[in-house]
Order: sequence, then structure tokens, then C-alpha cells
Amino acid sequence: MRSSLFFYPTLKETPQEAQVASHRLMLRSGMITQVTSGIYSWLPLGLRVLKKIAQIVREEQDRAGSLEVLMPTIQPAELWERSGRYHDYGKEMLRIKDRHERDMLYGPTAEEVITEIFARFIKSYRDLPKRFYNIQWKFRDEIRPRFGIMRGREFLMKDNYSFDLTIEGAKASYQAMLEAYVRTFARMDLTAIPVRASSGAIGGNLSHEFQILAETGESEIFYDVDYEKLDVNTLTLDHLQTLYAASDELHDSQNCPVPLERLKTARGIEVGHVFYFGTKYSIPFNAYVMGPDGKQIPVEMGSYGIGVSRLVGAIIEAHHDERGIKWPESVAPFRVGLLNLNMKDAACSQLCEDIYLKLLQGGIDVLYDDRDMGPGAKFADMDLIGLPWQIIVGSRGVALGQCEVKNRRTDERVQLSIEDALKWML
RNA sequence: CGGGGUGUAGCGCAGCCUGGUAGCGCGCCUGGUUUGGGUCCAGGAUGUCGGGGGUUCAAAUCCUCUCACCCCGACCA
Repeated sequence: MRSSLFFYPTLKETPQEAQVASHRLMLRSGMITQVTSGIYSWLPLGLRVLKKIAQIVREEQDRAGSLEVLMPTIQPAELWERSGRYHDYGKEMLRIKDRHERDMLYGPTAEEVITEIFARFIKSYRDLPKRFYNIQWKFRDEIRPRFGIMRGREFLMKDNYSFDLTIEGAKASYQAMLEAYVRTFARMDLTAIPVRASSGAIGGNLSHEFQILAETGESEIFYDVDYEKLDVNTLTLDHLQTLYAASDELHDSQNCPVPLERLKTARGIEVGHVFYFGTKYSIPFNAYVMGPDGKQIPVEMGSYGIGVSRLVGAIIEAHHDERGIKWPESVAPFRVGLLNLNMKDAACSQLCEDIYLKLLQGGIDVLYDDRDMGPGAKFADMDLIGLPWQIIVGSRGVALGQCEVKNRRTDERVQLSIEDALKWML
């Protein structure tokens, strides 16, 4: 993509409303723009990142044996009356009426919809276990939206729902999701700590929150240092349950099982939440299957959320410096930024064109800054939007047949011949 | 919802106290200049001063109602 044809309205100054780093940087790099309180439009640069994150989440959900569906954003109130949540959910639920004055709502989650789907079609234990997920926009009318898309009212969430015949089966599903989550966050260069949590409005008795360590996190968490050594490949639910991690309101320093020297404290951003809640929805929605003994059994359920749009902010919180964002390669909007420092120099521009075309041919996602601007502005913009690699071509280097390759995260720079630079990238 | 604050050009702000033709920086447009860390020079465009009502000869400025947004707290992916 050529910068001259792309659209990323970068800002030199920070809009006054933005306090936290991710919010500031998302606005300044032209990833998002606010429509109204807690509701944002995603501009091309931001959307690229959002899609990459969603794709990683999708791949790991699929790998864990889940099936993707797509459920509606608008749901009928009747469905929620059946679970009793139409009343319980309170003002966080956006309630609307259609032209027939029927009560509708913008879905904050989808237990009701998915359980009804399950109940409609699945009748036998032989079809279990099943796990369905979707990645869909949700709306929760938060008391106080803040931090940009980190606590928006409208947000993109992956929500997965598991259906098992037995409690043991449900725990296996739960564990599969825990493992998928650890793997998902690791792919985005995030250290996620599963913190034991109360299950809140969703109900049930087993629940973990996934917290990303970040200074600007909203909650304080206490955890065993061993959490930092978790290995995705050996992770088990039993092992997780032996480790201590708690949010500040749950943490009791008097009765903490972890000795002080192994207890760490940090700020966390909640990016995922997993629940086991048994038959809370299967009974009211008639989600029963016939068991091997010919008896009707209500299915054991769990649900598993990941805040996909929130992850964009969480990743920036974890990966930025004073100049801008430092994207992990897996979620970067482009892998390489190609800087033409002198558009008016024909040799320099010709060289950049060659490099650009070769990168494209090599399947490299590249943003070629071909705008007619001074070098300083180009450096500043490129550091701000935070692409992992920069290939810098100026008149100086052209004379020597060289360019500079810079790693945004480490700030390491090497002077390379054009051929070597291309080899480096490809 | 309780507490605090802000609305003036695309962004950041001054002007308001003490009423009198609406300003600055950045950005934007034109021309030139510069080209390895937000070049420099010249010229130019852009405002229902958040909205309604009131006081006044006169309101961005005073009064009043209202709307929106932000920050701190309790909730949440």
C-alpha cells in the first residue's frame, strides 16, 4: 500500500480527552475516531489490526475444536425473559422497540440465542460435545465509558459456548478454552494471567479472568510468580487451580496461601473471561439431550469471552514507547514501512519503487511512504504507527546502493545493500 | 448515579473576570525552498464562539435553561 493512496490521519498533538497511552496513540495514529461516548469508527489502519487480532482468535478457537457461527446483534426481549436476565441485566442493556412496539435489545452477550439454537437442533448425547463461537459486536451501556476502545460501549467480542453431557466433559471444555486463551494471547506477545474470579451476572461456580499485565490496567492483581513461567504445552486446569492469583478485592493478605517472597502484584487489563455455569440456561431453554440410558439430561454449559477490540488497546499498552506504537509482527497493520526520504530525487524514488514492487511480489505487507514530505515528518509518522520494520532509503544511501533496515522494537539499525535488505525481509 | 471540569477554525489553545468589528500555534491551499529526525520564506482560505431564551444601544464575554463530551468513584470483554 502506498501512503499517498492510503488514509491514516496522524495527529501531532494529543486530543485532550485521551489520557492513557493506547487511547492517545490510537487517535494520533489515525486508527480510530470517536463518534459519541464509548462508540468509535475504525479507520483503515485500526481496522487492519482489529482484523488480524480477530483472525488469531479465530484460528485458536478453531484449533480448540469450536465451530464459528454468527448470531445477530439485535435480539428479542422474549428470549431474555425466559432466562430471567431481561430483568436482571439492568441499565447496561440497551433496550429498543421495533415498529410493532415489540421489545428488542442490542445483545450484550448471546447465551440465550445460542442455547436456543442448540435446543432446536441437538437432541442426542451422541452429538456432544459441541462448542460454538462467534465474533460479533456487542453493546453494553457502561456507566462510564473510558480509555477509548478499552472500555467502549460498543465492542467486538469473541464469545464461545460449550455444551457437554457431564460435568467432567464441561471441565474438559473449560480446560481446552484456557489453553486456547493462553496460546491466543501468547501469539500477540501478551502475558496473560488467568485470575480466579467470581462469575458475576452469568452465574455458575468456576470462573477465570485473563489479565494482561500493564501499568495502566484498571484492576490490581496479586499472583504467584510461578504464573510467569506457565508453559502452554503443559498447562492443565488442575495445575492452574493450584496457583494463586486474585484481584485486589478478593485478595486477603492475612490468609494468602502464597509466601510473601513469591507473591507479586501488578496492574491488569481484563481481556478474557471464562465461566462454567452448568445448567443455568439449558434448563429454561429446554436444552436437553437423550443420554445412553434413554433419559433426558440438561446439558452442562460454559461460556468464554475475549474482548477482541479491547485487545487492540491492551497490546498497545504493553508495547509502546514515547514515540509511538511498537506492534508485534503478528498483529501489525503492515509488516514493513518503506521510507522514501527524498521524493524529488529520481534515483532514490526509482530505487524505492523497485524495492516496493519486490516486497509486494514477495508477499510482504508493506506501507510505502511515497508522500511528498520532509524526512523528519516521515520518521515521526512511521515511528508513531509502529510497523515492526522500517526500510529507509535516502539520497545518501542511494549513492552507495544501500538502505537502512530498522527494527522498531529494539531500535537496531543496519546498513545493507538493497539485495541484502530484501533478503532480510523475504 | 454522586463529585469535578470543558465546549471558541480540522487539532491544541488564548480571549470571558472588567460587554464594543474573534485571535495564536500546528494542520490545510498556492508559489518557491529544503531533503537522514515534525525545513524555511511569502501569500491565502476556514468560525451558527455547543444550542435555546433573557439583560443590554451592543453578548464569545453577564443571567438562565438545556445538550454534549471529558476526568475521579462503584460495574464490566
